[in-house]
This record gives sequence, C-alpha cells and structure tokens, in this order.
Amino acid sequence: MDIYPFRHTLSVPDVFQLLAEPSRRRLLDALRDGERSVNDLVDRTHMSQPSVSKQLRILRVSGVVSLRSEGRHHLYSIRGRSLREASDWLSYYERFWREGLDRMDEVLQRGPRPRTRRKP
Amino acid sequence: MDIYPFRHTLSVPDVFQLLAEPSRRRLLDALRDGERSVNDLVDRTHMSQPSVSKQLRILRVSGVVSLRSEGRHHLYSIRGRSLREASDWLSYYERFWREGLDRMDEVLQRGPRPRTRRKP
DNA sequence: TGGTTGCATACGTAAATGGACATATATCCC
DNA sequence: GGGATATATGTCCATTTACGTATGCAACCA
Repeated sequence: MDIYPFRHTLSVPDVFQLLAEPSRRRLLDALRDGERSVNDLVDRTHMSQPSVSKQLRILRVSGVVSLRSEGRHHLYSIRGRSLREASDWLSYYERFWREGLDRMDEVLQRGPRPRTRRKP
Repeated sequence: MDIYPFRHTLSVPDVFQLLAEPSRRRLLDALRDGERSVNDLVDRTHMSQPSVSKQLRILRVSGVVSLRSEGRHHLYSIRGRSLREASDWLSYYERFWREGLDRMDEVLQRGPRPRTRRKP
C-alpha cells in the first residue's frame, strides 16, 4: 500500500470534524514539540497502537500531519496549513469575545429571572 | 419546560465537537450580523425548522448562543466566550503555519534527514 | 373563543465512526 | 534465515447523532 506524502480532504472533509475527536487533538498536542514516532505517540497519549495508527492516518490523508519514514520508524509531524482553515473561520467570531458583544450580560440584567450565577 | 438563560457543557462537552457539525456552523454564520429569530435562521440556512431548533438548543445549552424571548419570537445571538476556547487551542499551533515550520516542504525537497531524537 | 403563527420536542431510523482485538507487513538484528 | 520490533490494516461491535415527520404548546389576533 502506498503512503501519500500529502493529500487534501479524503474521507474526512472538514477540519473541525477532525478536531472534534479528543484522541486526535491529543495526538496533535503530543506533536507540538516536533516529529514523533508512532510508539512515542502511543506512550504520550495512552492510546492503543492501532488507535494511534488509525487516527494518524486520518490526520495524514487530511493533510494535518505529514509522515516521513526512517527505517521501520514512521515519524509524524504537524502540517499547520490545514489547521489554519479552522483558525480563519474562528477569526470571524473573535470580536464576539474581544469587543464584549456578548448579549447575555444584558439579558441577565433585565430578564424576568436574572441569575447571578457566574462561572465557578 | 423552562428555558435556561445560560449553562455550560451539558450533553456536548467540547467546542470542537459543536463546530464539527456544518449545520451548526451555518447557524453561527447566520448569526454573525446580530440576533435572529428562528424562522429567520430557517430561511438563511435552508434547514428545516425542527433541525434549526434542535441545533440551536445544543448551541444554547453549551453556551455558544444565548436566547432572548420577545413575545412568541425567540431571538438568538452569539456568545463568543465558548468559541474562544477553540481559538485558544488553535493558537498553540499558529506557529506551524506562521513560521513555516511545515516539515513537508523540506521532506519533499531534500528527502530524509538525520533524526533529532529528544526523548528516550 | 377559536384559529393561526412561531417554536420546541418526541420518536423512529439510518449513517458515521471510534475502539478492541486479531492479524498482516516491513525492517532490523543475530 | 529466523525472531523481534515497529507499524498498518481488517473486522466486528457499540455508540453517537443528525434528520424527517408528526405533534405539543404558547403567544397573538379577529
């Protein structure tokens, strides 16, 4: 079976769907310091090896990580470009927390039953 | 049936899982200009009314949108704070597309490199 | 008061998918 | 070659979940 060095959006079309899975985010977190082998990632994420391989494949065919082989070791690393799509989408909403456009405060103040409950 | 003005993470615990569903992102996109009624959102998103209500509820109990009632009209608007979590997570990866840390370019150009082992 | 509008929910169903487990494949070492 | 190591994949299963349809319910109005 061939190893695609790069490909966009095969089975999982969108970045947010990729990031929705906690196991995949854990893998990315474990890759933040640089490229890692599969067993490295197994240790760091406490996932089973087949799960790690499976999720890495999904990330790879989606273009979120890249793979480089060195002997029997497969070294994965992050390709930022795909993640940028998610960041760009979110940037449209940045003003909602930066400019205090949050309507809830007003609602809480003049609603029928104002709740003073705040975040713990 | 009471309407909670605000609540964190009920059935859908994480923001990325919320954003993974295209219909929910479409709703948020339709809310970018300000608060909207349900039928407004039905028209703008071309979703069925029950689907809109259902997804709005999910967004609401997760704290991503807020609800304000005006007669029989339910007006929804965006609460940015929850989305910020996603943005914060992504910010850790920003350098991967900003600083050109994308390893794939190097790999494609000059092949395998001596590994930089860091951990045991 | 009865009808209409605006919205929420219940229910059934089909599709997607993550994990465990077993196994296949490739590389390294003796 | 043969065994050990590193990784990938296939299969089965359980869970999640989104959608359509039908219905419930509250607010508005003639």
